[in-house]
Amino acid sequence: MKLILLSALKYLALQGGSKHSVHISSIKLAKHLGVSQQSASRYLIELVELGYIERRPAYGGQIISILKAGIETLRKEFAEYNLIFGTLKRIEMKGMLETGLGEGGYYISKKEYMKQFVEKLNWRPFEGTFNLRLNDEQIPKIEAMKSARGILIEGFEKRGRTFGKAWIFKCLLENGNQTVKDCAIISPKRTHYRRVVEVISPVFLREKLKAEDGDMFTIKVDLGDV
Amino acid sequence: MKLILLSALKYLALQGGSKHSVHISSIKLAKHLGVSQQSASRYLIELVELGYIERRPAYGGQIISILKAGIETLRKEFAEYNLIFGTLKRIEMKGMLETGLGEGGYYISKKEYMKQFVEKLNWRPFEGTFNLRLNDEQIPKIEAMKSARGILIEGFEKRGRTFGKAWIFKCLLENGNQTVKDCAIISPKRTHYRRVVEVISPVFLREKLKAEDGDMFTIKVDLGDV
DNA sequence: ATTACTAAGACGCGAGTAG
DNA sequence: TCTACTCGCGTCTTAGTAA
Repeated sequence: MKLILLSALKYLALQGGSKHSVHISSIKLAKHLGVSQQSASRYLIELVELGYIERRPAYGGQIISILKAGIETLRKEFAEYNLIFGTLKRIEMKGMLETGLGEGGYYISKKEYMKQFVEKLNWRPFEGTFNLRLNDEQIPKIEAMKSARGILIEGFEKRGRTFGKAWIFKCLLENGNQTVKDCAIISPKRTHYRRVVEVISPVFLREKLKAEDGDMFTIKVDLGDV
Repeated sequence: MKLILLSALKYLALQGGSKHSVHISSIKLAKHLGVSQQSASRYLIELVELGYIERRPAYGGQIISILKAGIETLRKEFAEYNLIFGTLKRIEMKGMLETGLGEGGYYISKKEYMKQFVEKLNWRPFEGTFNLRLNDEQIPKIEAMKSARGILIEGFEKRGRTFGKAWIFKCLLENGNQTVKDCAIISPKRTHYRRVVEVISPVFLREKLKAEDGDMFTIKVDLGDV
């Protein structure tokens, strides 16, 4: 879809077109978009062809309604801006199970961290992480998650060594027919995204889900009320 | 600003560019936007020239940060989608005072309506409306307000005549140095926008604000938590 | 007033390529 | 590899105009 068509559609929606039909002329639309009347007219024709709007002639213009497909297009755009500005409460990501030795495993092996997990999650993590590799299209979601307030796991010092802090995010894990409720993503650092998220849970997920490397899973992250 | 530049900027933001610098190559950007590497390279140059991003070369690409102006551009876009999808809690509109005989005046002259105003607003409206004419750019805001949950004023029947329902929206009225807290917009119908909003208040606003036709005022509408 | 067709023209795109 | 220049080509735009 051409970008200018999205702009035209957005203008129609701003005039109230997403709720009721609006009376608009191609000249008015043209003026708003900064193009000629002829172009605006063409855009409306193209939007009809795409099934995004419906219209009928009217005195001094035309009556336009935005159709379902048009609303969905706008909503998709809106969802992206919500990711950018961190206004989402729930994020869904798809990833592929892989065997990995992420930093997450390091956390659950230290009792100072483990104590905090039990306190803050109300369950004791199984000693092993369930690692999901996300593809590049999920990066915006990872970014949105990382910039949200997770649960802070404090760092500590021991024998002169510093152990850094981490954040955890409560989530659900799904693979079509099964759902595991008590899960959490553990994320060592605020910055630097990685394409792998590490999931912890009170149970041995690989066994419970009969999962193998390469299987796809959906994680639904609860970001609270930001 | 060209639309494709906004798309490029949005992509950078989705990669986390609104929070920290991101490592991106023109090829990666090109692939995402569905254009050639040359075009993507040109977009980045143009975004720098516009003061929207800042960048420095890096191995295998470049490190890009989105600047304040870039964030503001994205935020403006986001605000428009918020208007479309009715996710705003507060709407600010500017309008010019005019003498008018809107339908609002009709409402405050009927005791059946007046009774409801007193009950639902906790104050008794002055018998007269303060009419502000908004320009066309404010239409999206009026639309957003009308689709929000206002306070319902029930209609009634009397001597065989039907008196329709209306909605009121609590608001503030401002003109630079003065603010009136207890105000409300009265809107006779759900559909059909009008460019004039009618404000009611317990006091005689024209007198209190020493206002004359043509003066500009800002109304801040509280839409509750939708 | 409008909408929208045709034709000519502008402007942006990508191929080729250098650094 | 990467970025980014020049230039020929094509697409989308606008002017003119009919309905």
